Amino acid sequence: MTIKELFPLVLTDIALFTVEERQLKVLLVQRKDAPAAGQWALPGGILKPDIDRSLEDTATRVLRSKTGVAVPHLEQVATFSGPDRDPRGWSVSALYYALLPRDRIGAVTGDKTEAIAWCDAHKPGHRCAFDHALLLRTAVIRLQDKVARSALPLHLLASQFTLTDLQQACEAILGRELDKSVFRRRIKDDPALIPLAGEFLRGPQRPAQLYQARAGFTF
Amino acid sequence: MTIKELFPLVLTDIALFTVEERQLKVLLVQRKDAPAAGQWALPGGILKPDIDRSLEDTATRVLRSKTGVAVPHLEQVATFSGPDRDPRGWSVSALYYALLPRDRIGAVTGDKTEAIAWCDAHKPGHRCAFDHALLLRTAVIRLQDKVARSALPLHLLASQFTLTDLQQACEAILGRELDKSVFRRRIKDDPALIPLAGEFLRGPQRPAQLYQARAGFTF
DNA sequence: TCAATAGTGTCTCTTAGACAATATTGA
DNA sequence: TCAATATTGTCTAAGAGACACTATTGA
Repeated sequence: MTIKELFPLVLTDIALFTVEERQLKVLLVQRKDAPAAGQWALPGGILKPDIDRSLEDTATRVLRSKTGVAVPHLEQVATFSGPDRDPRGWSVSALYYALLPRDRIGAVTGDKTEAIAWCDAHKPGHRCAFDHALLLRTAVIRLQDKVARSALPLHLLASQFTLTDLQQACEAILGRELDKSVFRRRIKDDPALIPLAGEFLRGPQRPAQLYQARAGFTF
Repeated sequence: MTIKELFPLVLTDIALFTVEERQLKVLLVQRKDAPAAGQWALPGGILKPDIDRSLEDTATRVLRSKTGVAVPHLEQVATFSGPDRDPRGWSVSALYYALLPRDRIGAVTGDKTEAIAWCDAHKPGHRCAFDHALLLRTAVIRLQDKVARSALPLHLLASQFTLTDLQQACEAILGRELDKSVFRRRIKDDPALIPLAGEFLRGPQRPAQLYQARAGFTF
């Protein structure tokens, strides 16, 4: 038996989410190399046992090399496996999702060889290579589940934000509108929300209180 | 570099749960071979790409070989990884949990070379090898989470069961008592529960209606 | 002033929790 | 009859949803 038949390929793929224009976006990369060259896929890469201390390390490293950014939140979703999902052979792929603050979208550069695109996470315009459409759906559902359970996706927001920003992020994730009153009632005693005394977002309407996430907040 | 340094070990471990004496139990095996020979651990084994069509297949195969039984429910929990968690080297371990109906506990035999034991899942008496104590805690939490969200662990019960059986299974999983009235109110319209007309469990008290799980029920 | 958005209040309905009451068996 | 467990009912409190109302700015 060849090495290929004895050892599976061990990969990590990442669904990198952000919120822009009230939409949940996910980063897709256009693959430069085989397999699936030219096709769009979630950013991903092969585990390097000599470098990585865990699969999460792999995800962090891959994300840094493909996007140039570090993310404030990274979480395992599930692991996909099988002989046919990658043309190179039997593969195991640990899927993670990551949250990118909206004010760092501009820092995402790509690695200069692969094109990148922010797509609607609920309905990406591109056909995904491999089984990445399934991976993306799974990641979205996991994220939705967490937000539906009252977790606050503060990592998606800029360092200062209004409650309306937060509500719109939740709406973008869940794909439906939320009632303002109900939303505020639910979060009003959350210790992760620190109102910034005297800091307001001004505009042609009543000023909105600015908040920041409590230090050490974890999604 | 050697093959060991280039390719991680890819494993599957399984937390096999059942309910006995109102307690949630998990199956541990006493390892016969190195590494950790003589120590107790969750049943697990190495992915065989030439045989398995997925990591779930690996779990099914390992469970069959180590216990002799097939299970009605198997579900992925999370994947653990790192260079130090297994003395053989860099390893990736996909953790699954499985539910065994109480009336099939007797069918679990072990593979004649390794001792097996049903332990309290919340507080197993044995010290676990590798990082399996963490794996077990993670699996228990996942199972609790699902039951707390009103999923009914019917796969743990015999083919016919009373609502009290079901409640006790939930209590064993959650590790706390539930209010009978609240519990029944919550499940009373669940389409998975089929009352068996005229079938009752009799004893020195009012007979209890017997139920069975709807065909095609999934946990 | 008005448009626009921030922020609050109120009513109803559903559900969870605690606990009591009733029902039906074997011994 | 009694002990034991099954099954149902009742009261209360908390929370969700819908929607109306008030507040405060820039233009």
